This record gives sequence, structure tokens and C-alpha cells, in this order.
Amino acid sequence: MKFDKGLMAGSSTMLVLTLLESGDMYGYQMIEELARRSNDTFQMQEGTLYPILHTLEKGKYLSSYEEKAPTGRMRKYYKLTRKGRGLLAEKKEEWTAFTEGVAHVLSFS
Amino acid sequence: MKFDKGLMAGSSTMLVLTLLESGDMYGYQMIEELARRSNDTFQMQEGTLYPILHTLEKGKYLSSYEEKAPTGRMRKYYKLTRKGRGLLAEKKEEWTAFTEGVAHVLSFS
DNA sequence: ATCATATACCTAGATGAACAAGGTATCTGC
DNA sequence: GCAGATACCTTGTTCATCTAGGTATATGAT
Repeated sequence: MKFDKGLMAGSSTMLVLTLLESGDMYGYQMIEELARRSNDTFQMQEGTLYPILHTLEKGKYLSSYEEKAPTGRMRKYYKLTRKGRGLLAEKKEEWTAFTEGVAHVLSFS
Repeated sequence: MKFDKGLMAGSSTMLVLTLLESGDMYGYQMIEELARRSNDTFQMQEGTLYPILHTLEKGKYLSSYEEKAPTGRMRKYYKLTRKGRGLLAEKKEEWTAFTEGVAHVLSFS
């Protein structure tokens, strides 16, 4: 990311889950999609994304299946599970509360 | 904090600098003040705050002086330097850009 | 008087998330 | 045949937070 590393911590999982809300995606595609939706402000690294996907799948928040692309290459698609939607809802609430808290502190100055 | 640890990363330095924008403060006071300004949503740990203060002082973003409290106890006050104000401005810009980016990604869903 | 609590500072070690920097393999275009 | 894009993965480093201690003084309750 072009942001301070620390800023990403805590929100990248939410971002990944959010992407999958609009349909199944494979890892490489998520990176592109995230860049697109954020006007290139978010350039997630592969070394960040793949471990997140693996952890989420282990926790049953995502399921995956492989599919052959039109080009013939294999792609690993991820799908939000019901549990994953629940986690996303929690993360969004947390994010909202957190940013509101920060805004409140900033507004004192 | 009552939030996911990761969320704090990247913003706690900005929060500390913001507090000092409204006047010199000592560490213990910052924790209370931060809780107050955020309606108790931010409860920064001492183990988080003090290292931040020391790092900022080492980097000349803060200066410090000791003062005897009315109670007779010693307090270590921190003061924003010019350099510190510059850093705060940067952090605020970064924070704004980041939250806008996230909001943009979330709005797609 | 004594003991708990609040004040006020500090640090060492564990944890955890992102990143850097590698690696493998396939497909496309020159 | 070779470069670059596609597509996946992992190991080790870095950095910030938190846990869990420690020290010391002042205050309030018993």
C-alpha cells in the first residue's frame, strides 16, 4: 500500500471480505479489483493477501474451488460463507465505531 | 483498546499528537483525556503509550519537561515541537485519504 | 497506623499483521 | 525462444501493540 503499513492492519481482512460480497473472486483478481475500486490508492501485496485468504478459509469464513480460466489456466476462487458474512458485518461495525471515535477525538483540536 | 489491536496500529501516534495540539500533557493524563474525548471507546494501554512518547521525543517531534503537581508528585509533560506539528499534519492527511479509500471500497457492495 | 486504591512513570517479552523478496508455473506476444 | 503478464505460494524481517510485570508516592478507608 502507499499508506503507512500500520494503517492497513485491521482493515485488510474487512476489505477482502467486502470484495467477495459482490461475487466469488480469485486472489489475483482481488488485488486488481481493490486497486480499481480505490482509484489505485490500495495496492495490496500478494504476500499480504494470500495468507489472509488461507487464514479465512481455515476459519470457515471462506470456501474455495478451482476453475479453469478461458485461457486454460487454473484459478482458485473464494466464496463468502454464511460465517464469513457474519464476520464482515462485525468488521464493518467495528470499523465504523473506530473511525467515529477517531473523528471525535480529532474534532476537539 | 476495545478494538481489534490492528485497528490501532497506524493511528495511535496521530491520536497522541492530536491530544498535544490542545496543550501540554503528561502521559497518564493523555490516557484519561483520550478516553474522555472518545466516550471511553479508546482506552490506550500504558505499555502502548509510553514507548510512543519516547520514540516521538527521540525523533524531536516532542519535547518534555518535568513539573511538580499540586499533590507534590512529579509529572513529565510533553510538548509538540514544530516538527511534531508537521508530522501531525501528515498523519491527518494520510488518515483522511485512507478512510476515504475504505469508504469508497465499501460503497461498492 | 495500615492497607487498598489511584496516581504516575517505566520496560522486557510475546504476539500478530503486513511486507520484502524470493520461488514455481502457465500463457501471450514479439 | 524469450519477456512479460498472469496466478499461486512461502519464509523471514519488521514494527506496533499488548501483557504483565516493576517502582514509587499520595489519598482514603478501616
